[in-house]
Amino acid sequence: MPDSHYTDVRALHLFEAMDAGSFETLMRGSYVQNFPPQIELITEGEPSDFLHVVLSGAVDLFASWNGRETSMATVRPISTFILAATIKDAPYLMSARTLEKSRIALIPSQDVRAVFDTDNAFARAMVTELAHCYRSVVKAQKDLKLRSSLERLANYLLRQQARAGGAADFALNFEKRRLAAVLGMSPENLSRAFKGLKAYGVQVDGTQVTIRDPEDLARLAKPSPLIDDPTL
Amino acid sequence: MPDSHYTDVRALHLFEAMDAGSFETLMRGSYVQNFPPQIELITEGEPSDFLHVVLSGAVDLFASWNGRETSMATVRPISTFILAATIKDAPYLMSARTLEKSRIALIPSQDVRAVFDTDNAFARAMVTELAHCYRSVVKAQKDLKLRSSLERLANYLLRQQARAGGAADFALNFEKRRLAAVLGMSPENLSRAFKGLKAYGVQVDGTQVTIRDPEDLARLAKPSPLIDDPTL
DNA sequence: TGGCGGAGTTGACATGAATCAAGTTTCACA
DNA sequence: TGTGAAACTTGATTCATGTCAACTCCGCCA
Repeated sequence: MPDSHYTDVRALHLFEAMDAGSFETLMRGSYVQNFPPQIELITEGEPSDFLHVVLSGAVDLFASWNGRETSMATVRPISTFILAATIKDAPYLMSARTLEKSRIALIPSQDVRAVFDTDNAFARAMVTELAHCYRSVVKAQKDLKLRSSLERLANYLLRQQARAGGAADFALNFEKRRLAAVLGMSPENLSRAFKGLKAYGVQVDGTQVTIRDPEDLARLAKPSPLIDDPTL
Repeated sequence: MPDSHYTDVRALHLFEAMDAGSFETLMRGSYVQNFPPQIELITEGEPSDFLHVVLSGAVDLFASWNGRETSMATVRPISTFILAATIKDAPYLMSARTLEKSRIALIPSQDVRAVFDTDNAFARAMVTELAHCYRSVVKAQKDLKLRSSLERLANYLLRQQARAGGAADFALNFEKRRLAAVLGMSPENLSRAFKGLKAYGVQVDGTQVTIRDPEDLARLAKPSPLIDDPTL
């Protein structure tokens, strides 16, 4: 990994408090790579050789069984994934693929485990990171199990709007079939869901979305910080 | 907490490597309590005052939104729950209730955070525990999203059989309506699912289950270690 | 011992969402 | 600027599950 990337990675919460020597050890064996969209980065069941860090772009974590497949979570910068598998030295439970063009740091798992054993600050940062991952999955599961597809879309749009700075109109950052997968529904159903949201003042033109009356949409969406607040 | 409980708690992986003084600090403020079935221990949204440890019995983690409720995971001895909320000092994302008569240790969250800051062995143990919790939720989510209710029941029975030592017949440890909630289906549907499993050699008499031909049942259930192995 | 009540079952029906099969629009590229 | 492929939409149908209501079974105890 060229030195220019060191500072980017070092800025991540997971790495910022750790000892300089430990950090150097991790970086020596690691590298950063750019991936195009739709590349499968890891496959469930395989041993966890690398800790992955999404520096930019987005990664979809998904799982398969008996010929079926489902999206589990979306990882956005800047965070790690498969940290749990790495630290337990256990096989991946999920597969991962890039949703967009993404820049990803790969750090050998054995180095991570070695540094974890010696660097206390790193061990502590890892707790915070794992707790965050855990809570993200829980929130995603609540979104999925408690809401209908229409409600999931409504809340997704409100979250996107907030992320985009609160403007009445903003762009979807996925193509629609991808968004459907992320929201756990078929593309056909997403189409119908968008149509259903017209009644709540949502206009869609390609990837451009306009929310006429956020209050109205929120009455349907009923957003809850315990599901929708990414900082919690 | 009477001294007699100290050894039980100390035996847990999370607490076994930590400094004796730190352990003493945690135990001083904590207590063990027996709860009858169906008691709500914590409610989502509340601040995380205590780290809970299930010593015996079983606890259901569930979540609600907009009048709906869903079971998220079942916690069995010996493990903790809401560790992530405790360490982040963030509100609970899930509620918890006892499924059976349960013995639960309650450790003040602020003590846990204080000891976490000073005891390196404890911080490391916490990483393992959190990684385990994370992977448990992921497995539960896979079970739920990828399998039909019939398949979930079939796999549940095979897991129970393994837990009971592999004998052809064993007892369900829940009453059926409770089992239905755990498996994420209505009691009516569970009834139908059991009937559907007759064709695969499953006999049910009250809470007593007999699996005539595990091979046959496994052909339907298609158990996968990446979902069903509790040690992974 | 009769009858009350709760768990469990069963059948009829409603609903949400996936699937299938056409269409239609969009857009890159010749 | 035309054309083909891919993305998207739409309608019809199917499937899994939940819901509602009736009914059985069984134990308990007045």
